[in-house]
Amino acid sequence: MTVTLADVADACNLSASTVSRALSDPGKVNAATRSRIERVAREMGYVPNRVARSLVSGRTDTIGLIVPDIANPFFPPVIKAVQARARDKGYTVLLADTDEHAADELDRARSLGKQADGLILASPRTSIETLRRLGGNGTVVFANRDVEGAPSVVIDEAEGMSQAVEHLVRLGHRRICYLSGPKRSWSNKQRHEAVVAASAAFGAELLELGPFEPQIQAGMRAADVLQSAGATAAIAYDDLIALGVMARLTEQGMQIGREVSVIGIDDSPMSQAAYPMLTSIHVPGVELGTTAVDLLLARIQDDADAPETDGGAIRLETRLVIRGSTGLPVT
Amino acid sequence: MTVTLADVADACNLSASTVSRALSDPGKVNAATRSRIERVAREMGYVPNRVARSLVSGRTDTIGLIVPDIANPFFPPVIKAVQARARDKGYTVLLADTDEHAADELDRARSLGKQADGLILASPRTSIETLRRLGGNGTVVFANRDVEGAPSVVIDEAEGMSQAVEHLVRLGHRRICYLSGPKRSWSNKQRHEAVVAASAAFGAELLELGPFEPQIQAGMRAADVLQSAGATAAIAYDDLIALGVMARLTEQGMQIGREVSVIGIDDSPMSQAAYPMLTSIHVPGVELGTTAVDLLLARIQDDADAPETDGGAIRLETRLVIRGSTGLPVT
DNA sequence: GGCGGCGCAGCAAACGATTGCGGTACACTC
DNA sequence: GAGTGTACCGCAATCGTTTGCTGCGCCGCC
Repeated sequence: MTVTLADVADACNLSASTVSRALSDPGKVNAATRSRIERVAREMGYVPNRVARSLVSGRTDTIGLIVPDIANPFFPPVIKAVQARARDKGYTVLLADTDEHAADELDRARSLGKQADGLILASPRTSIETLRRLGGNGTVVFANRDVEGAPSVVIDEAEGMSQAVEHLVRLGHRRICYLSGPKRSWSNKQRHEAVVAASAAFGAELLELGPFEPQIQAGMRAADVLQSAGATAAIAYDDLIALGVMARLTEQGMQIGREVSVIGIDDSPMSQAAYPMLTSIHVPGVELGTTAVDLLLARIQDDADAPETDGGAIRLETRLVIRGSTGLPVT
Repeated sequence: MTVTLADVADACNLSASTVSRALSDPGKVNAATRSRIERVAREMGYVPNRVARSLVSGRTDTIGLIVPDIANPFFPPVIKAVQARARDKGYTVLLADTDEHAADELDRARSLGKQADGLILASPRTSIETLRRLGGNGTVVFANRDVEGAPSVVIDEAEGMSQAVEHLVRLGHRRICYLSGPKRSWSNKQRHEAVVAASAAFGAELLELGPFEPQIQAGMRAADVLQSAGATAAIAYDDLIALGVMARLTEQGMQIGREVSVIGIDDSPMSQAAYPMLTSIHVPGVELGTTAVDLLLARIQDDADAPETDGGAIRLETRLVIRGSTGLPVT
């Protein structure tokens, strides 16, 4: 039913080896016979069996991508970027979602790792030891998490956060509230440190609330807590929390961008879904994805042209995108 | 480096066949030797090579999923459901995103089709002929599109739409606007027909505007058009358009749920991101995903226990979820 | 005219598992 | 004690490609 290399070879009165070479390693074969082979192969509708090829080559031309939650709007752009880049390079991607369940990460990584040439772990929640163990196992790169010794690409929260705090302070806000994300989140740690530093730098008083899950519902609960804290501005761990806060406060009759200012992080497409539109710190998700793929592929094919990771993680810059959810404090 | 069946066999002084049988087909092998084999295999850290297994079995234990746009919040839950179900059944999923680019669908399908045991095409935009051709090719099921002769699971828009229109009419709306989706979208056709039928049934005047892309930005543009149409209520092709409409109208000082009512479709998580929260027609994305997987696997393993598709597509019901974006018309 | 070399193509051994077909040994029956 | 059955296990082929090595014919050069 399915036409194999041998079939083509028979049709050409040649051996399978020759056909194989003609198709994959031109130059090793007479130009005339090669073109004849190519024609016959096309006519017969021959398509190489990837599995058989993989068996001998040891490569599957597939990479695995593990994310904590596809439904979090930060990830889709990352995933799309990974896909696109991988595709460009002739790879397909195996996707796994751990549902924010840290314990599943190792498991997923193991099973995908056996089917793929390499793995990208995006925003892994697992402990550092586990991750390092994993890194030693196969070819793994980490996105949005700095794992020493392993290739990784991370977000540099400092600049964006600094801009955010400066923006608020300039507007006249003195008390700023940070609505923190999950405790186990490495990003949250980064963002927290960044906001602490920025607040100190710009002389703002910082309150911390949380932790909150990166979900709209959690943001709504955060709004209630925020109410009683007496801050005029809040920076949320991510857009989802920020959106939840906005929705809830608006419901209670507050004017976002006037009575209270809200800043999200991620600058996901959803930050434009609400009114006023959410001021948010832009996180380069697309670059995160493409860079991770490049890093991984360089590692896999490691033809010595591996991008400079030796010094540590690649850092991607963030910046503030100002929209309507921030404004002068009204008292 | 990597331990193979033969290695385990050597260590046990047995043949590879026996080890293979012991591991995959217990009962064909003496209980004592079997447990010995299992122990040794575990100690040696043997893990079967999936590629080799695939070569002989012809199966890859992988299914492909093709969606038009991961970033559309309707899809992540579908994808998650597909993943989860597939995983339960021992399959992993290969994901591809066509960026709403119909021409890429066939291409993606072809390439994934060769690597997977079967394919799920979600909301395909391609022409029916192309799809049918594809269906004949390998094992393919369609989600959210009825392709005659091919197994498919679709959304029955009628009930939800009927509830939506009835809801609006009961509130007192007489002129309803349908903000239509992309012309090539099969869903849009379904939704359009449903809203026409429902409007007729409940005696509402129907206006049609569009087409609009399923994106927030497009929704904002839709709002402008909507303004001049003089309708008090709008039903949008999907939540994204509805959210865009709400954001824009709110910006212009209109009170959503009072001066104008808006209904979305999909009931995506984002419908709760805005205030007021979006009244939306719930589309069972999760069921769509799981059902598609079940259908596909039944087809693949076709051990005669194929779920009833012979009669046509499996239909999933929709229903209205009332939130704050709809209310009594104020004039 | 013989020999080295080169350009092409074929042989056969992998890759790592699954599986039909036997084969052996042991127990059991008559 | 011979014949039959059964329970286990091994042999070897197979899946479709890739690839190192070999072989062959032809050309050119000395």
